[in-house]
Amino acid sequence: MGTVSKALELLELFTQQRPEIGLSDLARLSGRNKATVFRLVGELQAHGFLEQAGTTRAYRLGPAVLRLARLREATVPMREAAEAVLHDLAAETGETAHVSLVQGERLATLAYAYSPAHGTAVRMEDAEFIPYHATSTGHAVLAFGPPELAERVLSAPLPAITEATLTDPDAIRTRLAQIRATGMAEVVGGLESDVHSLAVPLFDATGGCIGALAVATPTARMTPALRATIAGALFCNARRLVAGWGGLLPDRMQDMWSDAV
Amino acid sequence: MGTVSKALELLELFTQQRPEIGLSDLARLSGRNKATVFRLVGELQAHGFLEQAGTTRAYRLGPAVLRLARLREATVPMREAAEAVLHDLAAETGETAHVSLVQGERLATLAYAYSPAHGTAVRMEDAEFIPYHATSTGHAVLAFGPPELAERVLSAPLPAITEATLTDPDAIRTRLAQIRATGMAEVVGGLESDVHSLAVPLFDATGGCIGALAVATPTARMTPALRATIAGALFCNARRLVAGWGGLLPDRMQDMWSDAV
DNA sequence: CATATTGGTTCATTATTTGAACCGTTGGTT
DNA sequence: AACCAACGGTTCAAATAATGAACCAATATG
Repeated sequence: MGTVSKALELLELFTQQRPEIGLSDLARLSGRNKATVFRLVGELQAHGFLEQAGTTRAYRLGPAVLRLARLREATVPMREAAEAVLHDLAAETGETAHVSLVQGERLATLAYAYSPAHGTAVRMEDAEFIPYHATSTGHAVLAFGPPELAERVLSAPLPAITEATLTDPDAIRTRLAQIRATGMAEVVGGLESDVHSLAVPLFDATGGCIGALAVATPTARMTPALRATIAGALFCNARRLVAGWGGLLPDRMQDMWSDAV
Repeated sequence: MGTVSKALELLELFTQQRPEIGLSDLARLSGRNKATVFRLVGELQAHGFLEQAGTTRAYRLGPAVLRLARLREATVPMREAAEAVLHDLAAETGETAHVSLVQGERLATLAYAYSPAHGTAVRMEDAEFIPYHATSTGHAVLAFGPPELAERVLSAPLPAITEATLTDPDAIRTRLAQIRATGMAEVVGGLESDVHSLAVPLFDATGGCIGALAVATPTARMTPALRATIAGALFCNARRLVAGWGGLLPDRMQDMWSDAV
């Protein structure tokens, strides 16, 4: 593995629950030598990607990421477009909607929207990575992304996050085949036991799958009628979003998504 | 120089004017071997920091930076706080206000705000780096930041961006001494020939200078009265911003900023 | 149609990264 | 107050990864 990847992996250790990490923890979490980590964080810090939090000596993300994000969004306003679509999707379905994108080998949430329709809603964790095998989003991406990705993911250990999590690679492969046929993924309680989620794949300008659009519902609220509403809204809004991004919807999706109920 | 720095430097080559860069250009711009750059961008791409733009093979910033930026802003909402203060500062002065932060050896704009008071205003380039020697922001940081930083910057070549740019290190050193005495930096036409800018330093929780708050005015509009208004507004809002960030205003600043006109 | 440039690849040479051991400090416990 | 463990940070020989000139094939360009 290249040195750059090791440094970038350090950045991925920071989460909302763990926004500041000391040197030793950083070494433990990354499984690397303290001296190595020290040198890496030194370089990251020198470029503003990390900084030493105010008074303590722990590290946290630095302002450089803000600059890059603004630049990215100024030139490729994917997030902005996604937010508009998500707002509508949440309104149409009365449930929580979100978009997640493939980032290297991982899957990260780009944006989400809540609906004011109910007192309860599925809550999203901001800026977290999502496991491929336990979510409808992940299944949609595995089904329509490059087969190598699916194979790599399914050949790695698949932890059981809830009792309902699918952990058998072959069971998931069967599911993926179904998803390829229907154009939509569905997972009930795979990541959170009381969440029912539906997802459809999203595509870039080359027709490659780059992420998924999803709606998450409390299981208790799911009915056949709501499911049909969500499916229709997903198909419609995925079309909009892909078009808004300048993406190319593969022909097969055109067909599958046309007979929306 | 470490490999990580080389990779991070590649990210710094992307600007609003040049949002997509091909492999060969990337090699030329960074002054590195094409094979080296190829490997570096490969790693950056694998983690979502770069992506190959839609249909061409050129590279652009990837979605990973969005995730990190959200995380940073969720845990350290410096930008949000800065925007609130900038809004007021622009309103009070009728001019363009901005905050820039030190990022490693460079200085980058965090946020800015325009005033609707006039038909003309100094326009800010989004997410650009700022030269230390040609701006009031830069002078403020050099004056109150670590002396080593000032020495490193002043010992490097200082390009004349306009005719008014100070390029003599000793002339700038003299200026810095004045700024340390008055608590405010002033540069007329150093970066853009018709821009007059005033800046005050900003401090973190350890009392270290981490950036500057500035107001930029078209030279034609500057008067002694406006200058006094801006100075007062800068002192007041810098206090607010430093406090909002949980920073520690050094005693000497307390004194200098108290006799605001 | 010839030519130049592009993104990408190879591999022996070279320079950087690595990790165990080691500081001096800090913070908590007895 | 004495102790101890854990902290951030540093050192240096050994191990490993980075490097760059040359080389493809595939597009552009004149």
